[in-house]
Amino acid sequence: MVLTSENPGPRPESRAERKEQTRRAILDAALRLCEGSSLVALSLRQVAKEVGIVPTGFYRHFESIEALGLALVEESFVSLREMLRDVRLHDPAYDDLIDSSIDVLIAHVHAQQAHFAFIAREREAGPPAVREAIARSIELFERELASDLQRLPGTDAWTTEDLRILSNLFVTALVATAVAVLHAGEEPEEEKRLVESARTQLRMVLVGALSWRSER
Amino acid sequence: MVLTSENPGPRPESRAERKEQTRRAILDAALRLCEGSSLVALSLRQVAKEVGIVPTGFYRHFESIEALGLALVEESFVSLREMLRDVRLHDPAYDDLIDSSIDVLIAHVHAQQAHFAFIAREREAGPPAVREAIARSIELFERELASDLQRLPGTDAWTTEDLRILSNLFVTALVATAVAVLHAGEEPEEEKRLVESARTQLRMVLVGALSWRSER
DNA sequence: TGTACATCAGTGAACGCGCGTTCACTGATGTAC
DNA sequence: TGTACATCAGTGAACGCGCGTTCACTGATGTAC
Repeated sequence: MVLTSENPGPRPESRAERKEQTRRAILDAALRLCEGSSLVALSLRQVAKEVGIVPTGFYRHFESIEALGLALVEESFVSLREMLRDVRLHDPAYDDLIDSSIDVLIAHVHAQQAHFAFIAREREAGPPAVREAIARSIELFERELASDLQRLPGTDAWTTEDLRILSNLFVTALVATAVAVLHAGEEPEEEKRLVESARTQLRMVLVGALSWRSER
Repeated sequence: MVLTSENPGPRPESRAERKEQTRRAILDAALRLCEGSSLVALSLRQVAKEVGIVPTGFYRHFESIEALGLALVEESFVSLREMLRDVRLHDPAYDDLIDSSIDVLIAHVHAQQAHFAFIAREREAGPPAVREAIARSIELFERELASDLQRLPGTDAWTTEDLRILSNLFVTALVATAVAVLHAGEEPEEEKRLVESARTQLRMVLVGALSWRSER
């Protein structure tokens, strides 16, 4: 964002647009820099240096690293909610509900690597306010999934609590898979193994949930 | 560990014993101080101050905070393996295998709060060497559980891979429960809800795994 | 048992460095007339 | 359209502070004789 006399550039954008670009650059730099450690170990000066502004320039955009973290939680869950919408759009035949859900998950993990890694890390290690924001958002996400599960054949008579319990298990298993895929990095055969494993696990859960519940 | 002329004390211990006490105090101080953030945000000086030694004294016991972290991983998994042994000792009738496993888990979570929280946090947010050590230990733990699962009636014909997949799902669900119990803190009715939820989830999984596998 | 020497857990001064935050500033962009 | 003024993203110096690490040290404990 720095423009010197040697680099005047055309700069057709408005002041507001350029401010937004810097803000975006700060968010991206923070995501990049705290991979491999955590937000709690990230300094304002590191971020400013990465973006190419002077440390005090940071304050024009965020009050603190923690506030920046809350913004990252916000946008991470926007992208997760888009994922849930994509799953619904597929509206698959009952049989390949699981397959298509996992496909959507994997595609999103690849497209939003940094966001997934950020949430997985900071939900346990982030500053308190960030942890709380993530906990709230995950709970919301589980509730949303629970109401989707209600539309499955066989769950009609379930209590809200049972739907929440099943939804929680799905989310737990899918988050674990997403994290494992992230760690697998550029190893396609390892990723294939993980996807196959997730498929098996979700089938076990679904079969078990439907038959176990109907026995009661 | 500091003894001044005002506090000479009896000190019947040997030099080696007192060194071990200081080492223990450093490990405990580190566990305490990095709750609420992470090892990557913990400084050697904070630890030394908490223990009551001068910063340079730290080096008599550990080469770095990372080395301290590896020692904490080590002892955390010793206590986890004890937990697995306790589950086996119960050697319960098939019916309450799940109940007794969850009871043992909850008891261990309460007894080893700091260790559980440490592992949950640092597996994603710790220094690279610490993350790798945790990943290896969890894999080992899953393998151990898989070989226990093999003794269940109904899993005789399973492949090693299927046992690993089931074991992985159990561990994932149990870790999630342990973390949730930690976050519940001193709210007994919330904890009860979590335990009930874990019970339901494990039953779903077990029922599903057995019937799903037999269909193939 | 007594003495002389070795070991080593913990000390304390010192270093250069990156940190968050303050403050007064600059100069391009935006706006009112 | 041109001018005078307001806004505000980014600057740069300065501050006191906690950081990891070095080094030479102290003095109680341990050991060899």
